[in-house]
Amino acid sequence: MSVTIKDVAKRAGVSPSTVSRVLSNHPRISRETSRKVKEIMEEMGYHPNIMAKSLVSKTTESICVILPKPAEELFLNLFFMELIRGIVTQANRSGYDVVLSSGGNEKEEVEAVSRLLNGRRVDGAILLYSRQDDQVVEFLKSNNYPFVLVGRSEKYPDLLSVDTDNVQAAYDATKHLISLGHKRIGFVSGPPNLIVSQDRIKGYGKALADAGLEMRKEWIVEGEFLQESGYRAMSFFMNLPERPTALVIVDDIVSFGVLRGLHELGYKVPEDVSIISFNNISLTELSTPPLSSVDIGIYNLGYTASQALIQTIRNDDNTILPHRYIIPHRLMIRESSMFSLPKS
Amino acid sequence: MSVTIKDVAKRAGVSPSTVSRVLSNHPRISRETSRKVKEIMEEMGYHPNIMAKSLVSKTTESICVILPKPAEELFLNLFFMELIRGIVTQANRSGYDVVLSSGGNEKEEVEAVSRLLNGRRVDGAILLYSRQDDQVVEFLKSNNYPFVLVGRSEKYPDLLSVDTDNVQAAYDATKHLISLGHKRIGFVSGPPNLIVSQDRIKGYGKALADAGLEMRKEWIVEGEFLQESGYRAMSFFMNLPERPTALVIVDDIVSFGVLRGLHELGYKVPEDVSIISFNNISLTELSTPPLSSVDIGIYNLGYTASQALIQTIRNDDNTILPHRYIIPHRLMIRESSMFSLPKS
DNA sequence: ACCGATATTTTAAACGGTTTCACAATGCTA
DNA sequence: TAGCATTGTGAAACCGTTTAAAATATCGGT
Repeated sequence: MSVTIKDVAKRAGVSPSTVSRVLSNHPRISRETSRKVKEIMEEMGYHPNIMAKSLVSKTTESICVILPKPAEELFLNLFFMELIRGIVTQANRSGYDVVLSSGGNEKEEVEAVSRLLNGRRVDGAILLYSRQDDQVVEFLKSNNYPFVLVGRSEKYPDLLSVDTDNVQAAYDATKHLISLGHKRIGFVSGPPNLIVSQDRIKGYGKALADAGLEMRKEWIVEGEFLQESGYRAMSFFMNLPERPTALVIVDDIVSFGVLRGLHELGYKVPEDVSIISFNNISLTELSTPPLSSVDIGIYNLGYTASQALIQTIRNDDNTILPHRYIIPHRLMIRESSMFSLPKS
Repeated sequence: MSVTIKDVAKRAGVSPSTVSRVLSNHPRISRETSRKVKEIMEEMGYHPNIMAKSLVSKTTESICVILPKPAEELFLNLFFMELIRGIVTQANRSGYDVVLSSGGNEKEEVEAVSRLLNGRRVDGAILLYSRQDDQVVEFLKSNNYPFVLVGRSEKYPDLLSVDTDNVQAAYDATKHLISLGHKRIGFVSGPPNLIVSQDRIKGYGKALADAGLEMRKEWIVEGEFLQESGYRAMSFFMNLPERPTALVIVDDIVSFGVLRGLHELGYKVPEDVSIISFNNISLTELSTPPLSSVDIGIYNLGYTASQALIQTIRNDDNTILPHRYIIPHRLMIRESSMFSLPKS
C-alpha cells in the first residue's frame, strides 16, 4: 500500500539497507548516494513505518500518562490539563509521543500500565501520585520499567520524582501574611492523608514558630479540595471567640468557598480577613477580590517530569542521574492579601 | 528478553502458529490445546508485542488527538480536559489507545499528524475544529485517513463530525429568558469568525423573532472567550438609554466578567438583570449567584467522537455510517435566571 | 600491475507476530 | 470400506525495518 524502504531502494538502485542507513545518517554512506536516496524518498513520499522500527529497535519513543479516576474535583481538571500540556510539549520536543490511559480503579490501572509496558507500546510511564497507587508503583518497580512520579511518596523516597517543595511553599505563604502584620493566622487544609496537606501544614507551623506565634489546633480545619470545605471551614472559624485575621488555604477552589462564606457573613476581604491559597489556577485572577496564590508551576512540573523520564529511558550507559526534582514556586500576591494590619 | 510466542510454543510443545491462534480465539483450535497454551502463557507471563502485531495486521488500535496551540483561554482548558476524558474513556473501552500531540502553528500540526498517520503509529485522528485548520483537514482528506471533527466546518459539510446544535441551544436559552417575561434581551458574543458565535447569534435571533421581539444591533456585543470581554460588554450595555433586562452570553467565563461588571455598578443578578450562558463549566455552580448555563455535554462530545472514529476505522465492509452526530444539550437553570419579570 | 587499507554497499538474519496453504487425523455417509 | 467433509496443527512466507558480517569498489603506494 504505502511506500516502503524497499520501494525506495529499488527505484534508487540500491539495497534496502543503504536506504535505512541514509535515514539514520550513517557515517559510511557516500554524499552522492545519500543525496539521491533522499531525493527519491521525497519524490515517492516515503515515511518510515514506526511500528517496524520499534519492533527491531525495541524502543517505541513514547511514554504513557495514567489519568487518575474521574476528577470530581474541579481543581484536578485544571491541574491535569496544565500538567499534560507540559508533558506533551516536552515529550514532543524530545521526539516522543504521549499515550493517555484512563485509570478507573487501581486494578484497571495496573492492567493498563501492564498492557502498555509489557506489550512494548511505550517505554516508560508518568504517574500522578495522588494517593496510594502502590500496586502500580509496585508493578513498575518490580518489572524495572522506567517511570516518574509527580508528587512525593513517603513509602518510596528513592523513586524518580518531580515535586513542589510544599513545606517551603506554605512557609513562604504564611510568612507573607505575617509580614503584613497578622498574628492570628488560620489554616484550611485538605484531606489529612495526602502528603500535600501534611507538608503544607508543616510549613505553616514552621513559619509561625519562627515568628514566635502560636499554632492553635482550633485554627486548623481539615476538608477536601472542594468549595464546600472552604465554606464550612469559614462558618467554623467565624464562630470562634477569637477569630483568625488571615488564612492560608490549601487550594484555590477551597478559597472560593471561603470567599463566599465571608461574603455572606458580611466580612470583607482583605480588610477583615486576608487570604492566600495554593496552586494559582487561572481563576484566581477572576474572583472578587482576586486571590493571592502560590504558583507551583504545574506546567513546569509536567515538563520536567517528561524530561526526567525520557532522560532515564535514554540513559543506556547508566549515568547516575538525579532522582528528585523540585520545581520552584512563586507567590502571586493579589488583592486578597494586600491589606496591612496596623502594627498594633 | 521478554517472553515471545515462540517461547510459549516451545514450552507447550506446539507450533508458534498454534499459539497465535489460541491468542485470537481461532475457531479451529481444540479446547484442550487452548487450555494448555493459555495456562502456559499465564505461567510464563506472556504478553503479546503490540508492535509486532501492528506490523503485520497493519492496524495500531490507537488514535490521536491534536491539542490546539496553548489555550490562553481558561474555558478551553476545562473544555479540553473534559473532552479528552470522554475520548480516552471510550477509546480504552473499545481497546484503543489515545496518543496526544501538541500542535503549535498549523505547519507543526500537519507534521505531527503526518508523522503519526503516515508512520502508521495511529489509525485515525480527532480534530478540535476551532478555526481554520484547513491544512490538517486537507492532509487527512487527501490521504484518505479516517478522522472526525469536534465542531462543524462550513467549508466541508460532509466530513464526519460531532457537534452541538448551537442554533437550537441558543434558541432554547433565549426562549427561557423570554418565558420569564423578558422583552429586552441582549447577547454577548464571541469572536465573530467562529461558527459557534455565528450559530448562537442565529438561534438567539430566531427565538426573538418567534416571540415577536425585535433584535437590536446595539444589544449585541462581540468579544472573546475572556472575562474582560464580559466586563467591557457590561459597561457598554449599561450606558445605553434603553438597557436589556436579560442577557444571553456566549460562554460562562464571559459571564463572570459580566457578573463582576454588574456587581461593581451596583446591579443585582437576577433581580436587575437575568443571565444565562453556555458550556456549563463546573464553576458555574460556584459563582455568586450560581449561573444558569446550557450544558453542551462536553464529555459526551469526546466520547461520541471517539466512538464515531473507531467505528469508521473498523468499518472494513464499508457500511454506510452517519457522518454527523449531534450531542443533546440541556438547560441548567440556576439562580442567575430565576427571577420572573412582572408581566407588565 | 599488484597489494593492503579504507570507503561504500549488499547480503542475510533478525525483531515477534499473523496468515495462507498443506497435510494428517478423524468422523460420517453410502 | 472407500470416499469425502471436517477438524486440528504445522511449515513457511511475510509485515517493514535494523544491523552484523561479508563483499566489493576505490585508491595510494610500490
